[in-house]
Amino acid sequence: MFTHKNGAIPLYIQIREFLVARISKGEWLPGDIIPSEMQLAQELDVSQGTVRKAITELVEKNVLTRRQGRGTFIANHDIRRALFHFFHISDKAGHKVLPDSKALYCRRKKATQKEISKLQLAPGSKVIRIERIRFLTDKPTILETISLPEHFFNEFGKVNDCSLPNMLYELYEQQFGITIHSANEELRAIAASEHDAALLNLEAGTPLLEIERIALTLEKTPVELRISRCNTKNHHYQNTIF
Amino acid sequence: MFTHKNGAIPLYIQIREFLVARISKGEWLPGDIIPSEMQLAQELDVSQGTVRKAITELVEKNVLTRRQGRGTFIANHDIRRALFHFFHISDKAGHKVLPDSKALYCRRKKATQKEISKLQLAPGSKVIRIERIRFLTDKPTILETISLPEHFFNEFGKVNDCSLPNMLYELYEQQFGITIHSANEELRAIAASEHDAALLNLEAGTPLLEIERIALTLEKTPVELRISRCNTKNHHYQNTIF
DNA sequence: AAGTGGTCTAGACCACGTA
DNA sequence: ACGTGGTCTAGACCACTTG
Repeated sequence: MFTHKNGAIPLYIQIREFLVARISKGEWLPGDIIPSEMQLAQELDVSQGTVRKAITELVEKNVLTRRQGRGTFIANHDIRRALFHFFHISDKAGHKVLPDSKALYCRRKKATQKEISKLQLAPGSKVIRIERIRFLTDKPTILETISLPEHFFNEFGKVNDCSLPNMLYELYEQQFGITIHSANEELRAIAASEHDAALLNLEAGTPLLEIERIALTLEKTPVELRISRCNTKNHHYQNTIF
Repeated sequence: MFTHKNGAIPLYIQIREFLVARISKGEWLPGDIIPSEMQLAQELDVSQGTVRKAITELVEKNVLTRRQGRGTFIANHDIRRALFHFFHISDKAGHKVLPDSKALYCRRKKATQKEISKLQLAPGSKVIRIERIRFLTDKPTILETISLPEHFFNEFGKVNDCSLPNMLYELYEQQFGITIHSANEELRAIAASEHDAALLNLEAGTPLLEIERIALTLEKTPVELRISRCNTKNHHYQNTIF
């Protein structure tokens, strides 16, 4: 099945990409178990150690999860992962608190220039646009504008249905088969608009932390644009550099 | 030398920590070559594969660097690493530009409460406090206040010597034997003070991005507190989530 | 040519979870 | 008891760098 010719791509990378392809294709869904290392080794006619190295890299990228004695599984977006990897707002003690959310708006709209460029859409495409407010310890702290390409999220947002779950990435995964694997964020300081100020209970012009996130699938396809404006009086964005 | 008893700490972790201890002790300096995998395996009476696994983890943590055909080296803070790992400001095109720096102030001072707590100092300790302004494409964009514990940086800042290099982490490494391996950052939006505004050529009250960084050694000892205030009109803080 | 890291194999034993 | 992942070994060959 696979061979390692001199100077060619290493076997374990070929196998890693083979597994990625099968995952992307949807052959296994989040939470599913994949064949054991021995089974894969026999199937692909390589040694168990080589399969192991391929899997190790996917575990490090949070694509797979190993459980000793049980097997290897497709990673899924549980609350822990969402909070640890994709939510960076902490309180003054450095603790992350799960926010409450209230959706204000959820409609299909024609994509703006910015949405088209950031989400790599065709001109004239539509997006599902959501606006919501997030509460930290019951205080309105974050305002989010979320844009989703229509063609990835069919049957969603056709009516102004504001009954959205708190953790959207779980919804994307379970309802639409879209798993967010990575994201690029750009942070800036901006002044609160009248609209922002009213919703966050502030004076217009107050400095807010703006986070512009583009969320990507395993294949690096952009599937969500999320712009968050945060009141950082009692909270901050936490980042660790290794 | 090392053994792997049932249920005990894995050999490769013992070896990894053994190497970390030798590095922390200063036995090898940044840029130095360490013994080959075979030599270490013989010295420690384990197989080469086990040494390899220990080294691999330190390479992933940017403690060591492997060069095929040459050997394994203690990582050092070249410009590339400083820019890729420890400098997160990009321009609108997403490119990182090396900033120019001009120091305004460099003195020994009694540590403030904040410095004492963030740098884990004894009450009454002194710090070397540096203020500098950084230019991106010749425009004043970032204001930095840097605090260094006196006892780690002897013979530094006794006079108001503002002739500092642009990349401070290289200086810490080469002059004081201190290597920064990781950092924690907290980001907030603040309003520019009169002082900030004058230096950055802005109106007072303009929103600025404040980055409060605590830089740590390999042993996680805090050795630098750096507060940066950035004008994010033409730049942003870039973060990638995996 | 000799030595280094990089890949790959085959096989051993252990720890863990399930049946 | 069995299968899974986790650790460890011993040895092979390759690619790259240096003398």
